[in-house]
Amino acid sequence: MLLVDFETRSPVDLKRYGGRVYAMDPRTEVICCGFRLDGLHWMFRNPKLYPQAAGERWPEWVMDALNDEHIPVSAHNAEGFDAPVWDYVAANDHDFPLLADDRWVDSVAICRVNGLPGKLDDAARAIGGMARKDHRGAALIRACSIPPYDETPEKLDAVVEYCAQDLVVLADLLDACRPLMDVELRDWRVNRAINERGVRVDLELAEAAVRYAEAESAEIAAQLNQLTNGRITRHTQSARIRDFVLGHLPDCPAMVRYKDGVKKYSIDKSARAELLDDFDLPFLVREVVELTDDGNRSSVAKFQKMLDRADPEDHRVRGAFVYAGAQQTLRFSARGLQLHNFRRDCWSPDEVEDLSARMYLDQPLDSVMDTLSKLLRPALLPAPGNKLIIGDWSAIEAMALPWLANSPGAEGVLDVFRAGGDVYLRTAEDIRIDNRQIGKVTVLSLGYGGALGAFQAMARNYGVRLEDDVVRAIVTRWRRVNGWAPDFWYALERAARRAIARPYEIQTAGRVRYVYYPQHLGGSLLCLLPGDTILTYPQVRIEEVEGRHGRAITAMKASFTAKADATEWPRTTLWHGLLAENATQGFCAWLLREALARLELEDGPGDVVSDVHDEIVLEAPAALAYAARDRLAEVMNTVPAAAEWLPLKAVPTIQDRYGKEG
DNA sequence: TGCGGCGGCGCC
DNA sequence: AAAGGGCGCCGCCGCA
Repeated sequence: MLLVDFETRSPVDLKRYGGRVYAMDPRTEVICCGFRLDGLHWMFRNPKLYPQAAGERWPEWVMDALNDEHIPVSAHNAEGFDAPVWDYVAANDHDFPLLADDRWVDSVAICRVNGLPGKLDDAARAIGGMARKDHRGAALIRACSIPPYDETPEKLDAVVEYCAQDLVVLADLLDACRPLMDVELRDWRVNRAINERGVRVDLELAEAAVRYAEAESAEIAAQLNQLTNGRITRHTQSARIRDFVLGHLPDCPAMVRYKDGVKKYSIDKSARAELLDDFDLPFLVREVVELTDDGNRSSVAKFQKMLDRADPEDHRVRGAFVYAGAQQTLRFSARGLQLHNFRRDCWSPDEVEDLSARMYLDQPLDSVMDTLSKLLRPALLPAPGNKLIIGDWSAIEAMALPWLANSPGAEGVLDVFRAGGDVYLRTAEDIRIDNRQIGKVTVLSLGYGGALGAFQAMARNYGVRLEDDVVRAIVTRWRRVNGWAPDFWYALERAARRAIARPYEIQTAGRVRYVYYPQHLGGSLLCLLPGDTILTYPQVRIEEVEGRHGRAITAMKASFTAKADATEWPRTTLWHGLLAENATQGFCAWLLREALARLELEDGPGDVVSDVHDEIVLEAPAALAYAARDRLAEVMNTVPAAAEWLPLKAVPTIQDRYGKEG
């Protein structure tokens, strides 16, 4: 692979606007670009900044590599940074040769499928000796890349050195990783195509929402300020609000939280709900808590993000999806505009037209922040003349878990799905509680080894309140009726332990397999799932863990960041519930990738514009909307060969805006 | 002023 | 048979 790394400068805020907007801005310039291949190294330097580089010829090995279509070109965050910089800046300003899109491979994707952190520094720290972070590097880049530019020759030479050093680090990192499998490269490209297409946002609505939110936020701040004599000046000051409430209600039980065995106080959503439920709550406290609650409902930042990230020409936000962003499951994650966590409860398209009309006329709104946050989803919409087609798989994880367990008891659950039954209702019957909502919370919270705590946490989100004793009884009954689930959890953990004890030998639990490679990334446990998915747990060990009986399996926790003075990367315990969950979500993520690949690579009406774990959104011209809907249904209801007998079900619908129905 | 830690939010 | 976990982003706050 030819490794590439750009250093650039621009007045555009890269973090805020993203690499694509950054690269397309005419003020963005290349400082230098490093190339590396098999130990050979060369640095392109912008002659405007490095006069001595004027007229310098490109080495033959670089030109040969660039002209050889069989040699992939890799950069760390190629998709989000180096590829757009190459296309929009370097090709124009410095005659860099045009590179076909399919030449790029992003080394971030390679890190992530290897279970490593995405950031270059972090990945290197995690697998290396945890050398301390070099803050001078970051400071140097800041000095030279953000106006006013430092242009001293010493600094510019230091940038070149820094760039070259990064390529050495990247080369070492890639040597330690396994490369992408063909199917992973395919899926990375599919995701890149979806990112390039983007999803359209209602910019006019977003602008109005930001305007209303700012006014409301200021109003809430003024009231808080007055009520508390200046002790609280914004609804976001959670520490000050917490202390204010504690001042009136010492040791308030609703606010008590335990973290790592340490008692703490919180003023989070559920604490506020419990406080407001108390009829005797002092009036002043009630006022403050209500104002905080109102303010926190907003998702103003997301509307601002839409304004920041959308292309002003076609109003589309691009580059929002991160391939294998979740290292432990290889699910997609999101960046910039967080499309994966928009509030579900939202207005219908008709209500949106009504509300937006009022907002454009500056008319007042009821419960402003709540109203605005319910406008978030519908702020995604198709281009004029198009429709959105939305499909989601119903209860896919509740189905995938028993399918992976592959036992007679688990088949019984799958038969409920096959018969078109409602697994939540069925579960409510099983635990002898006549309430579908409770059945749903049970299925969602207990499938991965969770018990009382997991149930109550989930119950809070669904407005279900039960006494602890009742929940304990539900847990016992559910586990007894669904004995296949505990059996599967413990089989997974036994298989993982066996695998670690016997390197290179594949161990099986249900449809899940584990194998341990002692030489790979400090000893890696691989989880092999149906359909060629490989989950990697690097630096796996069996060791004593605080607060736990016996020795447990532990591994690197890629999604955490090590503290500055840490001597080892943070770790996680691979207990049976986590193994079950990772396998299930990893398997479901594969089903999604297969569907996306079909939709993207096969001919047919409708283009993918968004996906959220169990949901796919297409955009299609109105005249083709029905055909696109049928196509989406066909793709989502056709099970890949490696998942035979899995009763997947989706009923896509046609919408004028993004919404909760799907 | 920039950072890192932490609390908080929301979804699957 | 104890234990929800998977994400990303925002804002505050203390520190350097």
